[in-house]
Amino acid sequence: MHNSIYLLKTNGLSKTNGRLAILDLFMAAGQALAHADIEYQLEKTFDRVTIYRTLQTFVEKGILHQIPTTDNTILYGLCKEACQDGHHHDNHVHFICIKCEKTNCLDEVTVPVVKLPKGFQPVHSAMLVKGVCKHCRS
Amino acid sequence: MHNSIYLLKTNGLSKTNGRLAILDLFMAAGQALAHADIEYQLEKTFDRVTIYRTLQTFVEKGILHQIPTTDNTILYGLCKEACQDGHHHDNHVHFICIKCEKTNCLDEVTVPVVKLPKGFQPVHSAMLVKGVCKHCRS
DNA sequence: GTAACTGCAAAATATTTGCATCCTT
DNA sequence: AAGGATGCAAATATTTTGCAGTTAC
Repeated sequence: MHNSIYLLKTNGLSKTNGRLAILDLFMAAGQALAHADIEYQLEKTFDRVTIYRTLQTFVEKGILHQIPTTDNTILYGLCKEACQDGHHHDNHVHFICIKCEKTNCLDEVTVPVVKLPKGFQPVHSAMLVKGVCKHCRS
Repeated sequence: MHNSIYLLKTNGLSKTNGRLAILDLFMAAGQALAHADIEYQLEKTFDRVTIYRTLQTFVEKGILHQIPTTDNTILYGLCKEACQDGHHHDNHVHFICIKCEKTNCLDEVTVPVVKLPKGFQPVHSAMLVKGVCKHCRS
């Protein structure tokens, strides 16, 4: 896994405290985070607007990918090395635990290809699985 | 397909103009709608708050199901007959057209079962496919 | 030094809640 | 008549935009 500074440099982004703090949060969390989570964890260290803009920049650069949700928030997950400039390789399954409420990227589980009705041409697929994660089964 | 009045009655909901109008919109649309779409199409006939409350009620009763998105809105799709009280049978694939921006329920395409890592116990799955729909291929 | 980034203020948007009134059964 | 549904007002929360000051390189 690349470190934060390397990630910023290779994406032509300047190294700022805000960006480093946000990247470090994601690396430490090991799970998907929403804007609100980040704002909460950074405790006013950075402006809310900066967080919005940073997340947007990271998505554009392919450092983060967006994970669909049904509760009008956007979740962000750290992309693996293969991602770059808009062309995301986030075709893995996302797992949402109904107990701890955490969302994890199951990097090793690829989204299966489904057969679509005649005329529908797929470009990208996403898959969400809800259930109980391995940490909550005890 | 059941009609609006029947749907309300079997779910123990009183028959009101607002609910009928919203249900009819969904039946006529044949695609997923967001709160904003509904508000726009009903042109101030009903209060925005009523629309919020109606959508929530319909989801609870299993008349509508929520479709995850990556743009902090919630899309709602009409459930098929099998749905009832919270226990949704919306395990079909959702298709989002990148040209016309419409989201359709592909009722005939079932979400495939994926093999999860040890310890993860699935309860429900959702799948989203982005691409070009059959109406936009000409 | 220059371009990029940030914070603040403010605007625009979206969502929730309480309450009085009206409608459905 | 009674309970549920609606509309309105207001409180909250969320997101976007502009601009001036600051920082990274």
